[in-house]
Amino acid sequence: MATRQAPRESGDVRTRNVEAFLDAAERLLVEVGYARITTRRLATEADLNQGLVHYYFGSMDEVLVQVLERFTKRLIARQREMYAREAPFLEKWRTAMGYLEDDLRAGYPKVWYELQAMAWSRPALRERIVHVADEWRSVLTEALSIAIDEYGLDPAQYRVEALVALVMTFNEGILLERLSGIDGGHRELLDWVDGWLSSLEQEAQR
Amino acid sequence: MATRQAPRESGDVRTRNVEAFLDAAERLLVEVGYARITTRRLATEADLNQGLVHYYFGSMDEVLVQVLERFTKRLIARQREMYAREAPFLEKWRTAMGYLEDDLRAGYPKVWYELQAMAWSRPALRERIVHVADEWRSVLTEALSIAIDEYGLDPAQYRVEALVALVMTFNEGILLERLSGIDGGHRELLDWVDGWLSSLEQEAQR
DNA sequence: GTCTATACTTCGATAGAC
DNA sequence: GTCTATCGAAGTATAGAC
Repeated sequence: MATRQAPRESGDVRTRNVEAFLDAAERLLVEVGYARITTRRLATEADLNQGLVHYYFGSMDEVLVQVLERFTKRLIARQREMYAREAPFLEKWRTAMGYLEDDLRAGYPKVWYELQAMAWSRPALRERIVHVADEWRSVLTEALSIAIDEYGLDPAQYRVEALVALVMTFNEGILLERLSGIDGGHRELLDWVDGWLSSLEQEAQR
Repeated sequence: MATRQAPRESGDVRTRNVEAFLDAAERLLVEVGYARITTRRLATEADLNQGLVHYYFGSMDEVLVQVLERFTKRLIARQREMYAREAPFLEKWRTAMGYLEDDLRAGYPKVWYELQAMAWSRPALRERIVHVADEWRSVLTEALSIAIDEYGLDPAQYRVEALVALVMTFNEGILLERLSGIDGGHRELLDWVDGWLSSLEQEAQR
C-alpha cells in the first residue's frame, strides 16, 4: 500500500478548514445576509484562500447548503436535549425562553431566518426546512402531551396539535419581530404565558 | 412660460412605467427572491428597457425601497379598513383569516417576507418595517380593546398589549411556516381560536 | 493540498445616439 | 424621453505553478 503524505493530519486540516469556512459563513449571515456572501468575502472572513472554497465545496451554493445542514442538526439536537429532561413543563418553558434571549445575543435567529429566506426560493433547501419543522414538532408534541397530562387539562379542549402549532408559530413570530427590531408587547405576552403556566402548575400540585 | 412636449401624457407614461416596474419587482420577489432581482431581469419582466430603471429610480436599491413603500402603504390601508368596520370581532377575525388564504394564493406573504428579509441587513429599510408594525399594532390595539369590552373579558387578566402581541406574532409565524411549506396543526389551531371566539360571542349575547 | 493568476460571466451604471 | 452600446467592478470558477 502506497504511503500518503500525513493522511491523518491532512484530513484534520481539511476538517478544520471546512469548519472554519462554515463558521465564517454563519458570521456573514448575521453580518451581511445570505445575498451578500461571496466566495471572496467568505475566504477573507475565514482567513483562508479563496481557491479553497471551490476545492472543498465545489460551489458557493454548496457552502450554504452545508451551513444549513450543520446549523439545523445542532438546532434539533438542542431541542431534543432540552425537552427530554426530567422536569416540569414550566421549567422547560422557562429554559426555552431563556435560550431565546441568549440566542438573540448570539445571532442564531438571524442565521436561522437567513437560511429560511434562502430556502423560500430554492426547493432543495425547503425540504430540509420542512424536515426540521417536523422534528421540532414531534419533540414539542411529546413535551406538550406530557404537560397536558401533568396539568390535568382536558385533551379534547386543549388539542395537542393546536398547542404545538401555537407554540411553534408564536416562537417563529416573536423571533421574526425581534429581528426587525420590534418588541412591542413581547414582555407582557411572555409574562402572561408564564403566569398561566404557573397557575396551572400550582393547581396541579394541590 | 415655455411649452413642454406633452407634459401630461409624458407624466402619465412615466407613472405607468414606474408602476409597471414596481409590479414586475413584486412578481420577481415571489418568483426568485430579492437577492436575484437584477436591473436586466426587472426590465425583461416589465417589458421595458433596462436603461429606464436607472432613469426612473437611479439605482436598483431605490426600486426595492419604493416597492417596500408602496406595498406596506397598501398593507396598512387594508388593515385599517378591515378593522374599522362596524362588526363583531369574530367577523373581523374570520375576514382576516379568509384574507390569509387568499393572500397566500396571491403571493403577498412572500413579497412581505422578502421585503423583511431585505431589511434585516439594511437599517434604512428596517425603520419602515418597524413603522408598519407600529401602525399594525395600533389598529389591533383598538380592535382588541373593543373586543375585550364586547366579550366582557377581564382587562386585568387579558391585557391588550399581550393579546396584540399574540395575534401579531401568531400571524407572522403562521405565514412564515406556510412560506416554507409547513402547515402542520394550523387547521386545528385556527379552528380552536375560532371556537373560542364563537363561545365568547355566544356568552356575550346572553 | 494550497495558492496565484486569470478566464469568463454578469452585474450596476452611464454616455451618447436617436 | 427612450434606447443601444459599453465601461468598470465584482462575481464564480478554474488552470496551473508550487
